Amino acid sequence: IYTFSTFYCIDDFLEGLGSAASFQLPHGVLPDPGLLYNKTTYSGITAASAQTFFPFPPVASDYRGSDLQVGEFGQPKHWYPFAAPEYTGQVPGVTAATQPTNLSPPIAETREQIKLPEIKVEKDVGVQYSTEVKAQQFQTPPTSAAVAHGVFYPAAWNPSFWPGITHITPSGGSNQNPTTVNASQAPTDPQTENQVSSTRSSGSSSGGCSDSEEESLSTEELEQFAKELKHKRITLGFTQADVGLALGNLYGKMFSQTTICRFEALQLSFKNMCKLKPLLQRWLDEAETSDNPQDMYKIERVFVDTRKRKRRTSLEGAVRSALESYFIKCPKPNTQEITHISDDLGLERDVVRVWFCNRRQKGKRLALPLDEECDGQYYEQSPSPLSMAPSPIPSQGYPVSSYPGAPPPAIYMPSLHRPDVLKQALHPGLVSHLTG
DNA sequence: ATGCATGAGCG
DNA sequence: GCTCATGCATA
Repeated sequence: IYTFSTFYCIDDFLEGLGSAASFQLPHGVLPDPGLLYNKTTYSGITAASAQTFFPFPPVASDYRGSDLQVGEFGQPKHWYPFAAPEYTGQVPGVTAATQPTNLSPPIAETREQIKLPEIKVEKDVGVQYSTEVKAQQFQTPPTSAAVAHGVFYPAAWNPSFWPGITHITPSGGSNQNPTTVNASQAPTDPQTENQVSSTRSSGSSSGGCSDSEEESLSTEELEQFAKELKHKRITLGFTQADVGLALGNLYGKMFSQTTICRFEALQLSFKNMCKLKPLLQRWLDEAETSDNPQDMYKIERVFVDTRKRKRRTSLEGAVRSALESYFIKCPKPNTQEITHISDDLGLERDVVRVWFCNRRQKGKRLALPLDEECDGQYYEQSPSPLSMAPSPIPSQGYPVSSYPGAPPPAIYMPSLHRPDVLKQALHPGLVSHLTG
């Protein structure tokens, strides 16, 4: 099922090339939980069409150009220094150095309506990128004290994506008042502390969040901002990848399309959201006020990391279902249990282990659509699947509201966590009937 | 948009 | 070996 690639590229745009076969069967017995979650939806643009690629010459390792305080974003990450001129591999979809069409995102005429940016080319460029190096100047971010401007949000936004968020006004259609975005008016609940700890240095300015206005963000604020960001980004004609790269240019730490995507979709942990918000806020301010927003995209960089990376394992549907079943019964299998599962499913132990890690992580940040009979709380370490006693574990989740009538903390686990089911957690038979 | 993977930090 | 932040690779 899996193979190992020789190298991997670090950039988003060096993608889609592997073309090594990976098979994905339809989902089996149990639906992928992801399908159950509410997803943010907006119409009109497809993920693929929104991808953009730029000719980015390599960037120097001291990419951070200003003394701008961005919390821990200051330190160069070890994977950046690789300015490998050679990347191995396939570069089909990679964008050419000469991005033919609209390298500079079009500024939309109006902000009232999302104007689909001219679709940027992604795959039709057969050109190889060139490692042309351009002396790039970093723009020092103006200490913009911007405030959110009135915006209009797509109606399809679905707030219930967030655990514990129950108070949010269904953003659909109604006009929330975006003008108050930055004011943390709603003291909201004493957010499940420690989650925000690192980000908010109560009052002081030198926190991880730097100067910005973030200190204690409410979930509404984050949600609101995420919407605003997405809307404006699209309106301005930028892709998620653009934003991620721009952050690197402007503030020294770049992010992937994935991260921006997750931010917009509120799929990051609360703490993580709080951490990224100031940066994105600045970018947004910058993008909106700049006369030449494109300037933020004279980006550079094409690194290639020469380290090897295990090729992504593609689990087939039946196997996934089986794992899901195991997970339901025992979200946190111990070593022995992992071994058992891996044997049973014929997977590498590490694959299984990582799968569970990811599954748990996913579960923590995503929520079930609603209080889907969430009798079970969160899982906790179980010495044995039999002793698994569900109990809430605050962690990556969002602050749980405590107002009266608030639904239980969101969980994602399907309803099957009854102890009696656990007994067969490690029964090979279980899978056999799943896998046929 | 999301599944699997990596790596820092931690206990 | 876990959590958490993050991202490559791919659906």
